Amino acid sequence: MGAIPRRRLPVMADVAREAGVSHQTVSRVLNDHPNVRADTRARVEAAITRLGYRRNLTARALVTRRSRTLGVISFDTTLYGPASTIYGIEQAARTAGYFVSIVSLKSIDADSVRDAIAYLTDQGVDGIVVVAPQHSASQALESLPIGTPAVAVEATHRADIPVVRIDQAEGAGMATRHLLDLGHETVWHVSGPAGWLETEGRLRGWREALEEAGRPVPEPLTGDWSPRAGYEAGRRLAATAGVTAVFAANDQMALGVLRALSEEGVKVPGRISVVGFDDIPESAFFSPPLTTVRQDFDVVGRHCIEMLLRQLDAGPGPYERLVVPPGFVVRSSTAPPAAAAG
Amino acid sequence: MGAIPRRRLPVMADVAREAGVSHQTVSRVLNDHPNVRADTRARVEAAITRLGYRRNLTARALVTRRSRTLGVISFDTTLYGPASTIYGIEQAARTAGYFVSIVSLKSIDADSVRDAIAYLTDQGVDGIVVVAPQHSASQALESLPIGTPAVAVEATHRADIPVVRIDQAEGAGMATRHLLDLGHETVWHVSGPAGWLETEGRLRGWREALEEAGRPVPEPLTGDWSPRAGYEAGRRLAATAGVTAVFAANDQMALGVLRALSEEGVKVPGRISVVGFDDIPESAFFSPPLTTVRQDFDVVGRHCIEMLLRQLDAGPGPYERLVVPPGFVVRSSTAPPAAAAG
DNA sequence: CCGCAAGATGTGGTCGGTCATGTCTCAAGC
DNA sequence: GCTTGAGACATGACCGACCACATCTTGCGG
Repeated sequence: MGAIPRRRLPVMADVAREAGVSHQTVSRVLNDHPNVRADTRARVEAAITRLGYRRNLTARALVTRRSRTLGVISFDTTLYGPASTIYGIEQAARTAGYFVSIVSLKSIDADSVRDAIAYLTDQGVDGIVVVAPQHSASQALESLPIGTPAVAVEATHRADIPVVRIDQAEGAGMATRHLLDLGHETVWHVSGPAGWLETEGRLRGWREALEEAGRPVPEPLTGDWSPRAGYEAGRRLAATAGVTAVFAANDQMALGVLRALSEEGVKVPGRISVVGFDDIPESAFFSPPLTTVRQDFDVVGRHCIEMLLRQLDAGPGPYERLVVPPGFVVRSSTAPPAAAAG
Repeated sequence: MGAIPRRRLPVMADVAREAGVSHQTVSRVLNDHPNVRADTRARVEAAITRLGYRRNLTARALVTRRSRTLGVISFDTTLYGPASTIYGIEQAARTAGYFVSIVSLKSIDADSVRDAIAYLTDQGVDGIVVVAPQHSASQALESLPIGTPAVAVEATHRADIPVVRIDQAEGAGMATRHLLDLGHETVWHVSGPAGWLETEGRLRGWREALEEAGRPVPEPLTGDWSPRAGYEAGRRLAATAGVTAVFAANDQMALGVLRALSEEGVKVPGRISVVGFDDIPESAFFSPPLTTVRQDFDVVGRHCIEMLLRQLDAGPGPYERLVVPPGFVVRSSTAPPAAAAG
């Protein structure tokens, strides 16, 4: 009643009987041990296909204490960045023969991350990738039992957990310098929300680029990554005198800025130049096509798995910190400032 | 050597010893069986927290033959639609106490889907959700062992697998009728790639709406969901005489169309009205903000899990086919045709 | 032709839970 | 007062793999 009626699947003992050997020999064939005679191996393999046998990974996991499953913790997987990172992680993991169990967090508090970690370790994952670039998440990594193989994307307070991150400050620097090089006096910034490491990295890169060039640093406008936030920032920028260049902390907010400027009749890049961050697939088709910083999320995902697997079969290694350089894509949303600008 | 050095975690026997009871009593407390005296229960619980015991889900899965893990197969999880659906699935599953193991397919062929199914069943998932709205994927479901609890998003050829889908034809009909109601003589269509069920549903809804109104049905332009494809279609539409209304099969392609029209100096919605499909977060901030069909991916995800869990604890029920109605969002990319239009 | 090592295979224990069943206690029912 | 039965707990088998070790073959040198 209620149970699934599928008849019992064949187990190793069935294969052994069918092939006229012991279950141990079947196991040896499965794990291709060298010490099995060729004809015995063939007989076992024949029995396996005849019975349609598949080994029970649960039983295997119980005794080997390896589940061949990796846990991934992420925040808002509907955003392009996290989704792409996870995609990269999943592909790399599967190629390496690992399963991926994903937890998407709704809220960013440390409790949620702690719960997610507990949830995944209960399930018996061999290692964990945490993609949650907020301070709170980074702090919550403290609760990860020492010795648990893990990799963090962006950052962590833990000295024993390797990190893969994109050089946010460098990306922001590229964006800012690009605008300064075009001749703009300074660059305004629409930042991400507080508490995000990416927000801080981009703020820092932007600020330092301005300071290095000896330019005034305007008060940044704070957004929340959404196009709406960019839109509101855009309206305020349009109403602010002297603004000729804007660096938005992501492409979605840049889109909102473009929209607001367009509504206000401000020409881009004629009167104001705009740069984004992420290079989402849409940004090449914005009006105008967006100049932006490119992040290679795929590479990040692959490196995560690589570092995690290395920990798994070599034990905890030296603390690694891999920094992936960003790229820069020049399109049509940036130009020298209009000579006649007021 | 190489093994993780974390010392042995406490097991049920340890708890039993600590609490002075048998392991069976510990098990009873864990599964809150009624027949345990209150003070015994308290003693066991105290021992559990004192030792920091967590039950080993692998061992549990081995004997119960339930892993409390659901498998999800999807294609291109970096797209907004699949990503959102998976997000909904993951949330609903976790709420129900299930883990989610995800496989993102690179290519859509039947072999990949077959492999993914084998991969997941090997892992011992309790059920599978297949989000792969292509004919080939739908066909590959044939290879799913009969009796395996499963749910398909969009469609399947199998009569024993329930389906959750969004009413694509209805959405396309809404878009088309909206444009006709505004006074357009007919509506052009930029479709998705061949082989996708969504492409076909949207084509059908568009065509039927036109035929019902007795309007001419122009040759549809075929895209691949990308903004670039929309852009190319947009250029051709701009060069075609008599085009006043375009229905793009998704928002990204609509963005490309808008971009192309803008480059050609064609006013939207002044000379050509444009409607999209999906309602991605960006579309409200396109230039102009896009009128589009809204899909509630969250709802789809939740229903999937609900139906899957029902199968799990009630056995295969009657074949279900849940159709989620689309919504329609009117923004600024549509207007009546210009009276003076040639 | 024997001995011995390496190769091929079998036996039983183990992982950490759950399930079926057994034993014991104690109060209700006749 | 003894049966009856249910509650409270313990015991041992079992899920299906892997692992250590035992045992049986085989091949080859002496």
